[in-house]
Order: sequence, then structure tokens, then C-alpha cells
Amino acid sequence: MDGFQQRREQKKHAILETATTLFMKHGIQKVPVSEIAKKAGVSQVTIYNYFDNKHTLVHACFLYYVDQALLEFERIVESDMPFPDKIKQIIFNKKETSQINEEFYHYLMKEYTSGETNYIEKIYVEKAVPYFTQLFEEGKKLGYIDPNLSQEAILFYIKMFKDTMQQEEVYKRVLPLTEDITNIFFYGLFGKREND
Amino acid sequence: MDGFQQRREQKKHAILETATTLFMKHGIQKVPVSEIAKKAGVSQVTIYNYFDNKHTLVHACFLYYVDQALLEFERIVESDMPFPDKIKQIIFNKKETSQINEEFYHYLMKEYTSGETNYIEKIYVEKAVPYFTQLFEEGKKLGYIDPNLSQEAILFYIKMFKDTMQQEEVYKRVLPLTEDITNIFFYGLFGKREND
Amino acid sequence: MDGFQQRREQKKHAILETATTLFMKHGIQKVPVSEIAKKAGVSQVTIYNYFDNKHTLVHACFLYYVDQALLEFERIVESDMPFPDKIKQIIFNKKETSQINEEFYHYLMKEYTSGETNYIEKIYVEKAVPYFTQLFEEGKKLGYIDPNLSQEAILFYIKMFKDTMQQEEVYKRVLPLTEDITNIFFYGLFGKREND
Amino acid sequence: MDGFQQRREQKKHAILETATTLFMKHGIQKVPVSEIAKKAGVSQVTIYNYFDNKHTLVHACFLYYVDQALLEFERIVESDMPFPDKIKQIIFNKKETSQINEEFYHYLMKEYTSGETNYIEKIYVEKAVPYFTQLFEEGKKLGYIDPNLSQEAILFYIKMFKDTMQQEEVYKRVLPLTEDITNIFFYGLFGKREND
DNA sequence: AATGAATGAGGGTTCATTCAT
DNA sequence: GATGAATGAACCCTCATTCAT
Repeated sequence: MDGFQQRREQKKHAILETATTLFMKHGIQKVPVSEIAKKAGVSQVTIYNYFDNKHTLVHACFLYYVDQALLEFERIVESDMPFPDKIKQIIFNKKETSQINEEFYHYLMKEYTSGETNYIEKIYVEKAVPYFTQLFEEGKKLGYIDPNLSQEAILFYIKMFKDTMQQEEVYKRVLPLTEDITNIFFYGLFGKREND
Repeated sequence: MDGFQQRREQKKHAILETATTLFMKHGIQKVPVSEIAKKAGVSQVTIYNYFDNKHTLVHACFLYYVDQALLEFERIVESDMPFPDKIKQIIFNKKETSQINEEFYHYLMKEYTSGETNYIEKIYVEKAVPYFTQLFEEGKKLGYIDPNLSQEAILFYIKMFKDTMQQEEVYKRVLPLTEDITNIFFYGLFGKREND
Repeated sequence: MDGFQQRREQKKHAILETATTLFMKHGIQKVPVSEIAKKAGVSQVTIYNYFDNKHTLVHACFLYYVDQALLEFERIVESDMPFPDKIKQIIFNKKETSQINEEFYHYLMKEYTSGETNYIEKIYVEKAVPYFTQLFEEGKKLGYIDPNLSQEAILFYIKMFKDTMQQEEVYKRVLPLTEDITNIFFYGLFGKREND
Repeated sequence: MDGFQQRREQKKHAILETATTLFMKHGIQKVPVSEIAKKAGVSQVTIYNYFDNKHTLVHACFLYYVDQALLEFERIVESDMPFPDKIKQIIFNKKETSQINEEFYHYLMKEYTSGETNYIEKIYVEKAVPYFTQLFEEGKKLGYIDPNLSQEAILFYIKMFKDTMQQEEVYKRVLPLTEDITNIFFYGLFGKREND
């Protein structure tokens, strides 16, 4: 990559970074392109030179975010910490991946899971699911996960926890309950019984 | 209430119904007041005669929705079906209460749980929590719920399931997994073991 | 006038009173008919039953105000106080007639002196000018007014003072200068010279 | 200033010019931003690019007008025409400075003299008063102005004349009386006496 | 390639006025 | 005759996007 290309990539990166942060903080509709431009220190038109329109930009931000999240995810799954800790980190580590949140997250969910394209699905299948599979296998082998459970169900379950924790307010309120919730996570409402 | 009042209430109801539906379907920012007016068969200004501004309208829609949901909730909790069925219904009965969803839901969450007022919290504490408490007591007495779990944790857990199911796409995908998920719900990832 | 008529007149009067007050306080454009209705304790439509439209209402308010002002004016001119005091009162008695002011006053001026109708002119010629004439004659006879001055010029001069004083802010600022200004009024910038 | 800046200033100037004229002619509330845009040959949004909102635009128009008026004022005061002619020009030269009038003028007066900021006062004290002072000194030295009169009173007096003349209709009606009014201005109602 | 300037389309809101009871 | 309800028209303002340099 030559110098031109490099600077181009840097600028693109800056825009992406700024936009993603803003979208995550305030939601998509509430962030005008003009504000992204101002905060990123470029002209609006420059943004349009890199991304066809706002929608495309949002799309790119999403991919950018997913990439970061997957990296973090990979780090956790492939680390050598005990299985339960991996799970805890995945569920509770909101702050580590970079705080995605609410409006942005759900806009994406809406935008990308409904209708034709379904990018989230695609990304997940292609990239995240392998890690999850690996994680679940480990869990089953170690006896933490019921081997009768379908992978889809487990995936849903863990994703539900993870997504729920993404919400700032929920996260704050639930933090003191970490112990209980981890228990519920593994043993459900029924709880862990003596004779296990 | 005289005829005037009655018709007034009817119209207000119609607007509320229309607005709530639209907000739930497309999100708040994407639904112009003008569209609500058209769909409700009234003039835009009429809406402003009933609700001071869009924000107020959204607020009213929220209360309207909550009322409906609570009614349904009460019906389930106080019915005489078996405990597990109650739970299933609460979690999976998305379609029965009226399909709340995504942007609207999260706008409200954002709007009402952050900052000073926190209406959702207030409503929940005042109205929903009593029902939940009653439900949990029943579950504990019948041995379905670990009595060591804090009420807050249980509340979080069940609400998480319920909220997750509110999302159209998730719901559709997860429906075939009902059995597995109900199992997870009660027994967690660890699953139900023989000797229980 | 029968009871019906009387009540009708009372209601009309109430509307007029309210409207005039509001117009004088906030200006015409800033006072919606709805507010007049609310403050007067009647329905908007009632106002429209009495006055064809807002313009007509403003017109009526003007006449209503002028009547009051003329009454006050007559009282002063025909009283037996010394001539200079009469002048002072006419110029400075803002508070006595009821505080007309700024936007309302100038809206009227604009609305009624420009174009076809010119109501102010008509009213003045018909009603106020006779009093002024009488006043000027007295002033000339007593040596306070230069007999060579045309009536129009005097009229302009005194009206200018009077109108200027109608402006709240001016009035307040100028009050401490009453003595000087009265002097200027009679003797101009040149001032009163010894040998007069 | 480069070409960009220059064109920007030109456009801003054009908008200001158009807006000021329209405001002065019809009043502020009666002139929609859209009309200014159309008359100035720009898009409505362009106006918002230059001025944050309508209020800001009005403010700018005011300053623009004041600047022009002061320039003209300076020209008169520092010219070498006889003192009485200076006065006449100041009072009667409505058409020369650019015709400010009524609603605009009084809106400003209302807007800017009431409450905290009081821009008119500030501008006058800072910029106009020095010229007035110089003018009054000259008048006193030449015997045209009574040296016992306070500067405030003189200021009020001359400003009153000037403001009154700003009103289109008044101006037209009074023009034939110029001689008389100039006399009144200097010698008041009492008039000039022989032995002066 | 990058920018300042410009804009069409649309959204929330207000208000004078009319309709229907 | 009086009112509550309803509305068309208009206004201020925002934003994604394009133009021109």
C-alpha cells in the first residue's frame, strides 16, 4: 500500500471510529452526518467520498464494530482461563469490547436482521459461530453444558445474556447480582441441587 | 361521562391505538405525526389537540401499552394453569399482548429509564412486581424455583427472556426451539440431571 | 335594551376588554384568539360570533381604546387646572388612560393609517381634533403658544410627545427629566431667555 | 480575505440587505424566512447556514442598520454645513439613511431595550452618543441650545423627533410643515419672540 | 482528493377559522 | 346562541445529499 492509499485508509478509519462512537452513544437517527464530519475533522463531502450515503456508512460502522468484537471474542475463547470465567467475561465484559449500546445496536438488529440481506446472520454464521461452537464443545466436554441441548438453543441463550448486558442501565443494575445470575445461567431457575 | 366525553375518549383511543402500533412497528423517529394522523383518519392538528406534542404522545402510547400488557399478565398469573405453562406463556406470548417491539421498546427504555423520571421502573415496581412476586412464590413453593435465588435475580432473568422474545426476528427463529429453551430456562446450561 | 341584549353587550364588553388588554401587553400577532377566549372565559367560536375575524376584533379593540382615551382627554381639557398642567398631564399621563403600548399601538398606526381606510385619521378629525383645537386656542390666548404656528404643526408636536411617552421604556427613563422636558416642550432647544 | 470569504461576505450582505428591507417594510413576524430567501435569490437553508435562526437574523439586521445609520450620522455631524441644517438633516433625512420603520423599529426597541441585554442602549452609548455630544456642544457654543439643558433631555428630544420621522405616514403628512416644525424644534410652542 | 456552499424534502408545531352539535 | 372538536395553511427549522471550486 503506497502513501496515498495509507493516508486514505487512515482517514477512512478516523471517520469510521468517530461515526461508530457517535452512533453507539446517541443512536443513528440522532447523529447528523454534519456532526460526524465536524468531530472527525473532515468535511461532510469527504465522508460522502468514502461512503455512498449514510446507510452505507452505518453499514461500515457495523462491520467495523463486529470486527473489533470478534477479536475480543477470539481472545477470550482461546485464552486458557477456566471455562466459567470465559462465560462470565463474554457475558459481562461490556466495557472491554467498547461500549456498544442500545439504539445503535437495535437499529442494526432491525436494519440487518429483517428483510432480505440479514447481514448479522451472515456475519455470525461465518465468523462468530465457529468460536461459539468451539466454546460449547469445551463446555460440554467439561460437563458444564448439557450435551442434549441443541447448538441453536445454546447460542440463543448465551447471546440473549450478552445482548441484555449491552444495555447500560440493565448492566448497572445487575452488576451486584453477578453471583446469582451466573448461577442461574448455569443451573436455571431450578438451581443447583445437592446430589449433583 | 356524557356523549361528548365519550366520543372524545374514543377518538383519543383511536389515535393512541394507531400511534402505538406504528411506533412499535417502525420506531418513533421514523413515524411522522402526519402519518399517524392519516392512518387514524384525523387531522394532524387534532392529534395536537389531544397531546401537547409528539413526546407526550409517545409517553401516552407507552402507558397505553403497559396497561394492556399488565392486564394480560394478570390474567396469566392468576389463571389455574400449571406453573410451567404460566412461565411459557409469559415468555412466549408475544402475539397475545400485541406485538411490542424493538425501536419503540428501546426508545422507551432509553427515554424512561435514564435520568430523573424513570417511568418504567416506577410502573414496574408499582404494578408488575407484585404479580411477579406472587408468581415466584408459587414457583418456589412448587419446587420449580431455587429458594436461594434473590428476587431481583429472578426478575432480571425472566424479564430478559420476555424482552428478548419481543423482538420479532428472534421470536421467529427461536420458536422451533421452544422445548430446549424452556429446559434451559429452568435448568440452565447445566441441564436437568437424572438424579433430580 | 332587553335582558338578552344586555347580556350580549356584557359578553362583548368582556371580550373587548380582555382582547384590548392582551393586545396592548403583548402585541397583536403574539396573542392567539384562543388565548383571548380562555382569558375571557368564553369559547373561541363565541368571539367569532361577535366579531367576524381577528382583524375585526382588533378594529373593535382600537375603537374601544380610543373611546376610553377620548373620555380621559375630554376630562383634562375641560378641567380648570392651569394650562401647563393640562399639557403635562396629556403628555405624561400614560398610566391614567390605561397603558396602551408599543406593538399594539404601532400595529394600529400601521394598519389604520396606511392605505384606504385610515381610521385613525378619521377618528382624530371627528373626535379628538375639536378638543385639541379648543386646547390650542386656550394656549394661544394665554400666551403659551405662538399664534403664528399652524394647528397641524402644533398637533403633530404634541402628538409626537404623547406617543413617545406611550413607550414603557422611554417613559421610565425620561421620568426624572420631566422638568427639563417640559421646558423644552414650551421653549424648544433654544430655551427660555431672560428678557421674555 | 480570499475569494471564498469574499463571496461569502457578499452573500451574507445580500441576505442582510434583503431581510432588513423586508423587515422594515412589513414587520418581523409578517416576513417568513422563506420570503427573504426567495427575494434574496437563495435557498431558505442558505439563510440558516449564515444565521442560526430567525432571531439571530433579526439581530444581525439591526446591527447592519445601525451601522449604516451611524455612518450617515457621522457624515452629517462632521460636515461643515450650518448647525440648523445639520439638525434638519438628522431629523428629516429619513430617505437618506434607508427607510427604517415602524414594526421593525419597535420590535427591536421592545426586543432589545427590555430585559437584560439592551443592545440598543449599549450601541447608542458606545457609538452614537459621542456624536450627539459633539453636536450638542457645537449647538450650545453657537447659542442654538440652552446650556442649562441636561444632555439626557436634549438627547431624548432630538431622538424623539428623529424616531417620529421614521414613520412613513407621519413623514409624508408632516413634510409640508417643515418650516413650522423646525421652528417648534428650536423655540418650542412658545415660539421665537421679537426681543431675542 | 477535499472543501465550502447550497438545496429539496420533510418534520414538528401553531393559529385563524369552520363544522357539528 | 354557545361550545367542543376539527382542520388547512403556514412557519421555523433540520438533514441527507449535491454542486462548484
